Amino acid sequence: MAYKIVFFGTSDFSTPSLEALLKDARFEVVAVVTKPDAPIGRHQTLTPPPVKVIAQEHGVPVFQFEKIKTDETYQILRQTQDDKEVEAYVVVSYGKIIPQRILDLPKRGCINVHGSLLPLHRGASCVQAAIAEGDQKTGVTVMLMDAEMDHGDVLAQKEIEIGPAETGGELHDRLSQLGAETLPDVLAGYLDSNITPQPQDHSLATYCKLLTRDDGKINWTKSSSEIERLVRAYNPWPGTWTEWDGKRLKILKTSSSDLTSPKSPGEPHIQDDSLVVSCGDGKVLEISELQPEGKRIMTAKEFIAGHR
RNA sequence: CGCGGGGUAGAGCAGUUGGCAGCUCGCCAGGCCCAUAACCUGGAGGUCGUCGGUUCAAGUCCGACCCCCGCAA
Repeated sequence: MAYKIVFFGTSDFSTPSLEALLKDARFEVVAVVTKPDAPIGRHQTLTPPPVKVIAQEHGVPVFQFEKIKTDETYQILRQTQDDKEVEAYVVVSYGKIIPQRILDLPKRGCINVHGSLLPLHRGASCVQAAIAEGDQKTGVTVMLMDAEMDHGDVLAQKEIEIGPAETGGELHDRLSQLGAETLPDVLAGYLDSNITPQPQDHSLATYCKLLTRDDGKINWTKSSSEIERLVRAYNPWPGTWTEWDGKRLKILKTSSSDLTSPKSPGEPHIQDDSLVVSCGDGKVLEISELQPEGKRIMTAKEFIAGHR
């Protein structure tokens, strides 16, 4: 008899975990809860979350609640609980705070997959935070959810090394895969009562906030290594940028440079066939990939060819 | 009809009051050199996004449309 599961998730981080559960005979995903279709892109095309697409391909019922905290939402989920006797909720990058009375519905609680080694980097931008902070390693944590964000008892953790040139996007993809590989056995182990939840050491907790594009504006008074990490961490989301000539200049990739620059920090310029900026520590960062406002992404070489 | 930038050689860009289509990089050939992504000489490569209009003459002015991108969400 398969364990009945309701899956909460929305983003691309969620999809590998959902697929792992769907193809695992130990579980039966009886419903998927995801955010409503949202207008996306320049033309505001109404687009379903990727999780919804996968659920529909597998014929799993989908709920898309406008508001999760309403009585109506609660009643619908309680009805599902009464009908199906759901064992556990699995929450992976759902995108909304789930109120306690809903967390209390499933028989064995709610399991969350988080993209960091908790108690480090609690919050919404854990992948970016790990790179930006200069961590050597990160990983995924499978945990029981409680009232506080990313605060519950840990069921399992898996570590991976962060590559020296790895971007947030690359790490995001690796972690979502790692989460999907880890989740099924841990979930089964917990439901079979073979895993004992371990409390986190809350004194070591760090937090990261939800990022917006404005967070990607580079503060050039920081050190060159900090800025290099930020550029990597925030690629592709939310991206990093600076003002140049009154326009926005997105910075996709940087590398350290041996050059010295007479310009003050934050003034990009061409020097020795390189596009460089000096930083707060006096060192120089070479911009190797960029996107001027209104233009496509290009290499520094291409950019320089048209700007000498 | 949310605001804005753009489409010119393979890439990135310039192109003035309409008057021979240019620059940098790359590419090809040759030269120089112990050698080179360096340097020198030469060369190829264009339906100026599409369609229509104005004009003796349109990359340039007018109109419509297509496509790419930044902001916003």
